[in-house]
Amino acid sequence: MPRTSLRARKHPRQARSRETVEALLEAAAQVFERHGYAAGTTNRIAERAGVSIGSLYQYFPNKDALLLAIVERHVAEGAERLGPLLAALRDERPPLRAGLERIVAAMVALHAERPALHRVLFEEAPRPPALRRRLDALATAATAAVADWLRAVPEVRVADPKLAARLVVQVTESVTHNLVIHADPDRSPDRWAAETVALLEAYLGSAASSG
Amino acid sequence: MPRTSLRARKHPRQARSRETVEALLEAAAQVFERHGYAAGTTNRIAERAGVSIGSLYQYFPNKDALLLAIVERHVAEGAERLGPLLAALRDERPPLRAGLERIVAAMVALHAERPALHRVLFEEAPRPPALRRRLDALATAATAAVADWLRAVPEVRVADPKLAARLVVQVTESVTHNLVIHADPDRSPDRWAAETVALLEAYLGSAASSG
DNA sequence: GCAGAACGCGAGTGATTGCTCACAATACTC
DNA sequence: GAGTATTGTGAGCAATCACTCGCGTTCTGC
Repeated sequence: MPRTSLRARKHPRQARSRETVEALLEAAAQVFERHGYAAGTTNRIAERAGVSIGSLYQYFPNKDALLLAIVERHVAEGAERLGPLLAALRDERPPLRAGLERIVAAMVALHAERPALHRVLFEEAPRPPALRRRLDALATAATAAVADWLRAVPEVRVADPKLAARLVVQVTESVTHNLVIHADPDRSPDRWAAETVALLEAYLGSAASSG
Repeated sequence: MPRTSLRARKHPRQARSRETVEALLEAAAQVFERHGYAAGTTNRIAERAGVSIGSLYQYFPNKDALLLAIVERHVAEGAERLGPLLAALRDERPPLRAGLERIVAAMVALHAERPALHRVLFEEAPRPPALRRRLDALATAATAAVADWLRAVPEVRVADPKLAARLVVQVTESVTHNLVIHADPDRSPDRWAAETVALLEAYLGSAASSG
């Protein structure tokens, strides 16, 4: 651990350096994707970006900063993708099955983007507290939106919408996560998605929830 | 990556060396638990075990072998714990809710054992192919047992018991995993377990499964 | 066209890591 | 208690990694 903290080092002003930073971010994503976090060395990243190692350290104070930048971008993209869905749940109040289908589809799309990178980012790499807060906020927002929607849909009969919403988010997240990362050779992703919708629909439509 | 492969180096014959190996395994578990895989250095492990670094390398050819030994032991313990459950499902054919409660309880117990170690082993550390096969075999056995049970329980009305079994295993696994590792401050583990049972019960008891 | 800022370079540094090896201590065999 | 196999030791090696620094190149404003 040669360095303790710090966020950004130098701000790219010219177009040239903005391209360098861009190349570094993409290279870092690719290298982490291919080699994992620990084996994704800064020298390798610089090399892959076609940039000197010195230039890397002009814009990122250390390896973790590079990781953080990638995750932040990844999460921002996720939030951007999820935004319309959450808005639709709030404004359109779609019926149960239709809403679930959209949630699951959005989650699958989210995970299918760059599965290997996603795995490294969310399973293997260290997560600084700042990042943790960022992710928690996103998850909380999603859960709240789903809970509101559940409360407004008449078919839903669970006793505790907030808990149910957490379960919905959690289950879709982990099922699609595993679906994408350890693909099932026997059954198509669509089949899995459909069954997940069926599972959630059965649960939410039942009154079995222990109060 | 200073070494390529190899499994075991020397077999402990005297009681003395068996104790050394034991100490090394426990020390490795503790160190990986506390520092993660990458920062869990072999020197630190040897030190914690109260053993020279040379002795470590007499019984384990490299760092990964040490990891593998730990995981294998962890998985074996898991299989041992899961065995009675699977046998009970096969022989007693408990009714839906009772069976689900036992499955979820077993899974929670399995994860609660050493959560930090579990996380490092299953999320962070590299997984050699041999290990992957071992885990797949365990999951397959569990899924098959659950599927057989589902077929025999009259309340279950899903169209595809094997797919349903996979979902059951998958959902209980991931929910309990997250439950133990990222604990929910608002709700008790029991509450989560109960709700998971409710979710699975609603799903399995419904005919909503898309054929 | 020039001064200064921004940018880019990459050999090199210090620290750390996985791991070896020459040797010493202990346990069994007779 | 001699002889041998087993076990234990730890200084140190070779490799690697994150990161620095001195210097050359390109851009911008005037």
